[in-house]
Amino acid sequence: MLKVEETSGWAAPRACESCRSAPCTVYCRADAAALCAACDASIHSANLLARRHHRVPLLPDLAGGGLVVRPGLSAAYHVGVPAGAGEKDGDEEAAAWLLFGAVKGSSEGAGGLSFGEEADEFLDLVEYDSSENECGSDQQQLLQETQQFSHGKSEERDHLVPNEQHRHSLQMEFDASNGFNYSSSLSHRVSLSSMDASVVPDTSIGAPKGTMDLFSGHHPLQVQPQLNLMDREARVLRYREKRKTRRFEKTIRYASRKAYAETRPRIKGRFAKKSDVELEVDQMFSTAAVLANSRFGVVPSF
DNA sequence: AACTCACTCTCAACCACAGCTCGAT
DNA sequence: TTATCGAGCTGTGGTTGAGAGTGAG
Repeated sequence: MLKVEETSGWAAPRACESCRSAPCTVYCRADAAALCAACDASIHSANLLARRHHRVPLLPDLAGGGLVVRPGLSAAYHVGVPAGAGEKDGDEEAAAWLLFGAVKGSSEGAGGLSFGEEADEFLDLVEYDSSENECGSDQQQLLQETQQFSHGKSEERDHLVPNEQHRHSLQMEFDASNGFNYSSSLSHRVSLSSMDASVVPDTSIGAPKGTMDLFSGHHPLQVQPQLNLMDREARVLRYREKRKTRRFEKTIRYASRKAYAETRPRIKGRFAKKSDVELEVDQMFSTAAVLANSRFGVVPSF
């Protein structure tokens, strides 16, 4: 099994350095502060620059009893990291997904989460949120946030970006496996979905992609562990392959057309007929001539 | 709180034409 | 069956304007 977590020497404070109450879950290098999830979302959603802050997920230090930075994940966790910035990140991200299943399986004796194609699509499209999921793979953090929800602090989540509902969907399943009832989880999901400016009915109908499996009536624990693990590995491999070939820049299929377009005459950005360009040039020269003539007078020509 | 105004930002549309595709002959 | 022709379609980039978003008054 892949080993993705190592402890580092730096130890973060246990309480959020902003609100001083909630347990911190991330460390922001730009702010040089350890923050809880709510403060992280609140502070770093303030503006574009804040959104770019480099944040590193914090893990519980089992040896020291505090929190430690999870090394190697900072780049993947960084908001706005360019696509393909490093394969290492993708490997760790994918490994975290695998680990998530393993953790889940080890704790429950089952195959873990039942993510389907929707999750794969989600992974491919939303890089930051996949990193969030990576962060959410930490069981301790799930417990922490589960405790927050159980204490009625869900309104603090209003600062979160909409796609975080995927992350909380994981937590909801985790809640369910720990004996929490579904009704409370459902109500929480509704409040999160409302951030998409649309109210989701209080049923499984209309659940967003990535959360569908949780409410489709098939309990995830019913899936065979071995099959689920292999399926997950296959999906992660497929995801990594797609990530390698993913291209965000514009692809030029015909270089000759590009070269011709670049040399083609334009009028206000639009392609122009050569005759039009000649006409335009003639008008420019004639206008200039008129101006010159008006300034210096008309010299009769014989 | 609701509204207006000014300003900034984002993105689709526009244009001509070489080259490609495909059906007709 | 193969070759040729022509109509129609595709793709290319810089600029612009419409619309959305935001903050101040």
